[in-house]
Amino acid sequence: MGRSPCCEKEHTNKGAWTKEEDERLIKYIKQHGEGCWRSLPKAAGLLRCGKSCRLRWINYLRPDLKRGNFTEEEDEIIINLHSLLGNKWSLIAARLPGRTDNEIKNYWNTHIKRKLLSRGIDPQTHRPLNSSASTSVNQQKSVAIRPCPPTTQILAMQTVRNDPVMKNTISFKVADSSVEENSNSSSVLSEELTPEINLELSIRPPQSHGQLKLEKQEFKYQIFGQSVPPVARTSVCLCHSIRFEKGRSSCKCVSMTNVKADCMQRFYGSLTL
DNA sequence: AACACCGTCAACCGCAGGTTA
DNA sequence: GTAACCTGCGGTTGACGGTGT
Repeated sequence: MGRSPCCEKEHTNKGAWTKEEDERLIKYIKQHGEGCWRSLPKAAGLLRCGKSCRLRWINYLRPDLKRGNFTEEEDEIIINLHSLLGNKWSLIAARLPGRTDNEIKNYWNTHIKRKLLSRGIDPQTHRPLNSSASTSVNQQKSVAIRPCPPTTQILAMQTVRNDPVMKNTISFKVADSSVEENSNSSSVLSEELTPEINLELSIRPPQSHGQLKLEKQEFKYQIFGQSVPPVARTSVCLCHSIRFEKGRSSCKCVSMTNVKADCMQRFYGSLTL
């Protein structure tokens, strides 16, 4: 039954990391790569639990971390994403290369909250502090997230091939068809939800594979740039894979090439505040 | 100089969902 | 099928440094 305990807590160090511990961890990960946090401390000769090692690496030692103050542009991205996602720091961090969820969370609590309050905006609801109902049309457009309408459908599905960063990413644009019927002009739902940021869901194969190959059995999924575990193509359930559905049974998608609009619908619907 | 207060942020804790024996 | 473990996430804590009195 089960497995052996991950670490003996009574024999592990706690608190601030020493320079020697950092060096050991860096050296080990450079040699063996990330992952297998359970066995890492022992293998690296560290008296820490795997969880502590992972946190230290991800939040502080990783070489691709950006140091220094947040820019004004990053501030605005964080505010916009927070208005959409709430306290989903890992998703927000995925949109800010070199920043960690912990860093953004701290920055939000120490700086941005105050910044929004000074603008007269409630940092939790992103609505004006003095009135919950009398927001202007423009303000509402930028912050209010509505339930996904039942008329939502995939407007376009596109594979990016030229952009070195987004290479081999499949992007979906989702639209509310009722808007088209009523106003005679198609409206992209992501733009309706938040005009300032790109709210596209993307799916792409692992970076190491040069080309998108539909015959490959496993694909990695990304939402806002964050990877989710690879799943077999034959059993793809988009909502399940991106963790919006608990079970595969509720999904109607049968393969990656047959992603159904209702899954996209649920994805957008799940963003409702 | 000494103390109190405040802001910052690294690190810990507990939980949820997924995985494995 | 089930229990126990693993991983990642968000909330919270506490050490530390800066500033005001």
